[in-house]
Amino acid sequence: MALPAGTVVVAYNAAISRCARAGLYARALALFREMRGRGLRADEYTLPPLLNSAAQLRGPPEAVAALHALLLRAGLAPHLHVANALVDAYARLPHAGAAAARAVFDEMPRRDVVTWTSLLTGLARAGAHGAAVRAYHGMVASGVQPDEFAVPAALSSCAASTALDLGRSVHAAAVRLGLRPFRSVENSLVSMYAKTGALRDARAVFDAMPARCTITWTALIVGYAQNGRGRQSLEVYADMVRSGCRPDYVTFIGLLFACSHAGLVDAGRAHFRSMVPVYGIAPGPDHYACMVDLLGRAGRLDEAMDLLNRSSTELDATVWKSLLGACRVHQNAELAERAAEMVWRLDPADAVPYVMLSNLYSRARRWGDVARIRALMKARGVTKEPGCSWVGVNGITHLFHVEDRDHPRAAEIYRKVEEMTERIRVEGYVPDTDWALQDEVPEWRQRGLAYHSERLAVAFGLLAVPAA
DNA sequence: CTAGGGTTAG
Repeated sequence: MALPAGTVVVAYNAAISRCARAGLYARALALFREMRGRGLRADEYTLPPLLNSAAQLRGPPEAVAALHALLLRAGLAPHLHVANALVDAYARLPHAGAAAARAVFDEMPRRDVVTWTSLLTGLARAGAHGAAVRAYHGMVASGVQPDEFAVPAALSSCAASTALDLGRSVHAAAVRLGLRPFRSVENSLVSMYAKTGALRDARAVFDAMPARCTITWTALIVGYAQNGRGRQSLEVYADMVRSGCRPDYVTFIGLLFACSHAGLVDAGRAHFRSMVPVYGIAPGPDHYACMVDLLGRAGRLDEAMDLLNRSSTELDATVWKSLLGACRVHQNAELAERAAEMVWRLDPADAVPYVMLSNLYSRARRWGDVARIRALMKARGVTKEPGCSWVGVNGITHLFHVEDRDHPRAAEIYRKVEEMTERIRVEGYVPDTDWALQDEVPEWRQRGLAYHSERLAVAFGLLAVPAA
């Protein structure tokens, strides 16, 4: 006796959904292939977990595009759940993902809070935090009410772009909408205030919370650390443990980062060593990178190398870049070359090792090596996009590159930089020209530092913001 | 049986 096809489809849908939820993405997609092999058609319940699996599998982007084509053929696009899952799936793909998500989003006749949140997080993932905040406002303008998912997503982008004023307005809206009691909203407020430097506000939200979770404590620990208050981070961590809240993988990243910035080598070592025996958390590459940074700043390169040699996890490029940074500071060319080699093995297109090595050799006045590294970089076709700095004044972001004269007030800005440079010179500042990149003529080197993008941004900030 | 979020150094 054969079961009705509809019953079998429901059974497949349930199985695919369970696999997707459990993170068994390949299994979910395999079930779909099996389903089609039996001549069964996917419906509006099949597609969302499938799209999710295809996106999270980190496989070829064509997998999502293929499902997109399939759902169009099957006439499933009008289902809001399906279209939302499609926007989210595209938004999770690296590179052109956010643009593809936007294209699907633009075509949708009806959008709800999930659609908008999917677009918003996709933009945030692509680093387009300004566009993400604009998407939040677009949602509000179109009459869709933000909820306890949309508000944290928006606040996260406010935090990432250090847009404190925008963050405050989202905070006010969240209160109006009655979303304050949600833990997710409170957590994102703590993080947003801490990241934008409003530590008192972060603490006020934190203190007013009736209950806190690991994310709450972690947000505050990271917040203090990022504002140069490493010791306060450690105090918060102690309170966290006392309160009975268990730290997780992310908490330890924040904690070790705090130790690193505060130069608390012993505390950092002790916390790192407590991870496995006390909390059963195996240190990942992220923790090793923090430890290398911590030990490297203290000049303990051998100990850092030792730690890496004894590590049991797979180390990634960030770990070796941390070591490279420490080698640059402490002028250890031999170890730096080995670390650079490791980075290249993991990511041949990464420009960081070239810049680091070039800096290191130029400080050591080893011009031959500087030239060799530069030539190597050129031969391998690796390019480094120039760094930039920005400053927000009255809601407008002013962006600067090295020796940038594009700004309408460039003349004034340069005069301000001269004035600043003169004032710090009087205070005893000596420019460290050895750090500048080396394919420039020596007399340019000092200028590259003098009109560094950060100096231009600071100078403009001083000009544009009236003294308090 | 279906879709989105909040904590992650350099």
